[in-house]
Amino acid sequence: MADKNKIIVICGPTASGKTGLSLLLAQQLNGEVISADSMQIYRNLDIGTAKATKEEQSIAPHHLVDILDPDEPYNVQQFVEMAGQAIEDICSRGKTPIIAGGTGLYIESLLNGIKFSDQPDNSRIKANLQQELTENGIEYMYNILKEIDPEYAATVHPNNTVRVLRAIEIYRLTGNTMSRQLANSKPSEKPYDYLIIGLNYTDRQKLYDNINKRVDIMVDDGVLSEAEYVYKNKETFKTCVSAIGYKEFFPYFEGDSSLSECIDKLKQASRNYAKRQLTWFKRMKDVNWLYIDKDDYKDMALCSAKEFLGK
RNA sequence: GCCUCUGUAGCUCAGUCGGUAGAGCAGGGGACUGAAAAUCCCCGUGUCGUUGGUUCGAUUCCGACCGGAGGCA
Repeated sequence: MADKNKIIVICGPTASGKTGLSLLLAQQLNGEVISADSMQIYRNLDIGTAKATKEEQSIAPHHLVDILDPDEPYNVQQFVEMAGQAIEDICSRGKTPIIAGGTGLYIESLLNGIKFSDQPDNSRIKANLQQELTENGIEYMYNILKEIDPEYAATVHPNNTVRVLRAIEIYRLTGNTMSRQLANSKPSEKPYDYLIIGLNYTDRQKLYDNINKRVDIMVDDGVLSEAEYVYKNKETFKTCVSAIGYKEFFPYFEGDSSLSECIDKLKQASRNYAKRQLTWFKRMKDVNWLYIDKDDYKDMALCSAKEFLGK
């Protein structure tokens, strides 16, 4: 059996320096960057998604950035597939794949080699579920789930509309229950040999300060025009309307809030998001945490990466 | 100077017809398999502005004082 491909993963909350580190490692280790980010995939959304700039991207090839228009859907399945192909491609050219991003679900699914089977069109079923929900309420929907998949229902909170509906959707779409899918989708062996570097601050407040500062910079750089672009197309930009950095300005465009109120809201949302990301990555096993306000983290990262690659 | 309102959790405010108090937000922790930057769960003791008085008992009633807002001069 052939050796697994080696990949380096950089994860961490927003504004923790993932982009900078990915560039350094790519430069030093003959690597190419693969973005594990659900929003940087979109063209024309640059400032709000904190994408690496064109100059930064010229330092090393970047994958899964700017490959979709904002009105195109994107999901984990596509990510796992495309990232898998990119890894193959990069490795076949003798280079090192560096996965950098903050979307926990994407990274974990990739590392575990989760298999998402092809799924027929679900828009009709989704719409029906939505209607059933508004007519009967979430408790009713949860009871449906309890009947078709009591095992999974026990792990989902009845208030979590998204999960309850999705589990019913899967059943109606494929005839398979969610618990069955969970059991079948995970291969016995992980597909890659990986090193995970997690970036964080020892002092939470410093993270938050940095986030606040970065939002101010985004505003100076003109997020507002990107936000307006998303706002005007919110009906068709299904995935990226939910991006942090745009929807917070909608009340301003509606005339319901002042600009500074929206900016504060954006900072708040970004801080809350960072905390959720940390919860996710803290749970992941095998993360080598580096503290950017304490460690000489760049050298340490480079060092462990070299060791991992056997260089 | 006088009058009225107001001072309760980090913030915005409820509330206690007198038995020491609770929401939202913030903050902390957690979950996470197809829109995940989404969605959801758990966590609330704080000199109830200070100080006297009435009372078995005051954050609650009364007085004074100190902040804040407004009105009349």
